[in-house]
Amino acid sequence: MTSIQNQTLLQFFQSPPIGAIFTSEEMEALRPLNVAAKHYPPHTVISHQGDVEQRLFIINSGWACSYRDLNNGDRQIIDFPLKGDVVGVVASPGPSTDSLASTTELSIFEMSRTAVGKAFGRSSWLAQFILSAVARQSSIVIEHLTNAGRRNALVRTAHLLLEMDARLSTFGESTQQGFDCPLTQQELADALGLTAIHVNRTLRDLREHNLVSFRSGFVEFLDKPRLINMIGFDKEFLGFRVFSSSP
Amino acid sequence: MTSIQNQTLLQFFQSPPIGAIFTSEEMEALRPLNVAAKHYPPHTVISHQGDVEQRLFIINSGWACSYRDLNNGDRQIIDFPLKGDVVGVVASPGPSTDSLASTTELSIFEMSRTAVGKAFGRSSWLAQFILSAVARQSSIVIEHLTNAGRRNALVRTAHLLLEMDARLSTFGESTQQGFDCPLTQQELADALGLTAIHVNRTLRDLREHNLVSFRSGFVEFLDKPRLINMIGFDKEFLGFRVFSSSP
DNA sequence: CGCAGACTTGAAGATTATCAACCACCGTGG
DNA sequence: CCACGGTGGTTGATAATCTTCAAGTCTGCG
Repeated sequence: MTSIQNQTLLQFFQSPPIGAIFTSEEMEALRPLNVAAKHYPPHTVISHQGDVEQRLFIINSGWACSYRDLNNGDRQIIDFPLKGDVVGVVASPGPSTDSLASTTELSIFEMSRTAVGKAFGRSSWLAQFILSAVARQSSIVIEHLTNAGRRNALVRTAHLLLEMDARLSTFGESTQQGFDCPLTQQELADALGLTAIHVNRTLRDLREHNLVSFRSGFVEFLDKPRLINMIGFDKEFLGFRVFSSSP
Repeated sequence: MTSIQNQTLLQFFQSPPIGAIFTSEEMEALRPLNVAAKHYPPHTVISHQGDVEQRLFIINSGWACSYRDLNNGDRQIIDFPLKGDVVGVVASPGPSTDSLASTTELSIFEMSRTAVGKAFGRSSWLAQFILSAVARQSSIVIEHLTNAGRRNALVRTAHLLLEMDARLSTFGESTQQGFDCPLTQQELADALGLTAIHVNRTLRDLREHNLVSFRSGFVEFLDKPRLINMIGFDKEFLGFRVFSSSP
């Protein structure tokens, strides 16, 4: 997509809208972690549950997918990490409990956990930065849990679409009308805890009520204010993004 | 319960089985965060969603409950934090998105986020320790999401009971037969994304199948190996606890 | 004793899953 | 160029799961 930009982590953190908010001291703290972006084709497994090797990922561009496979063949998609998202922080030594795969063509930065740990020693700002990022991801997962546990199919689906919209808009990847969405109905289903068939019917409902339309890879909001109001969407849980506000 | 022990955070981290695994250097890193335990009666709100003041909590004893209120009156319980669990790390400045309440009589350590941030500067070990703890909590929430999204009522309920058992056993709060559980069926329901009524029927099923029995505040495992095998429980997601293994 | 909160049960209804087709699109190879 | 296969999307009929409503029981405690 964006071809020759952001080949390294430092370049990524210098590019707008991120760059403007970091001091030169903070940029310096990031230097020891600097690494080149790695590219993956669509639908490639990057880190598999059970792996003991510990890596930290930051998405450069594209859509990723973190998920957990169940032993009956089902799977639960935890999140679709997007540009700027931090993934793969794992508790203590031990195998990671979920997998990471690319959904689209994906460009990401990969760091070893030990390198990150060492960098903490040189900059407590960095430690707080990472912690903050992890806490935000956690907040997103909590929202997904709330979705699966206490909202019906219609509200749940609309909620996820609005969430992706809000997250994409940070980097201008969503316009007034909507956004490009590379997900299949099956992937949506695995994220929402529904059947692909039921997702299909639910999307039709949303379309027929003139709220959102998801067809041929594009999510189009037909009446966003009404949709937001109707399902009670509050993007508070996404936080005031580190990337989009002062300290 | 345990009356005069662990009055301060440092005492908590020195007591077994935690104490044995920390070096004196690490204990020193914790010193600036030292604080006295605060006590709350059952069913008291400690931190409310929307609060801007940022605190970090570590459970000393008792059962807590972190949850999210929805605008239709429903609520989703995120987790029941137990002894040693770290709660309340919030992404970036901004109102917290979930609430914390006591379930039983509760004793906890409360630290301001800024104090923790400052302590990061003095010890990168502490930063990694907190990060590790947060990642573990995140892993637990991911398991709850998997539960709500892709498992039926029976498996889901059994899964939660086995999880609480595994977590309690770290501190010897669960025996071979089972553990004391202060939760109501409504609380279980709000955690599992079910109705209290359905939880009731599900518990009866589990009892009648001679798997687990939850009556009058005690969870009794009638055939734990069979239960674990039947629902495919794997406690991997709880990680090799920082408290219970060497680095 | 009587009340309040939690637990229990039955019957009926809503939501979501399953099964079984069928369609539409797209890249491939003959 | 067109037949072919594969993937993803769509629809209908039926079944399972879970919720709702309504009513009762049990228990601890003032």
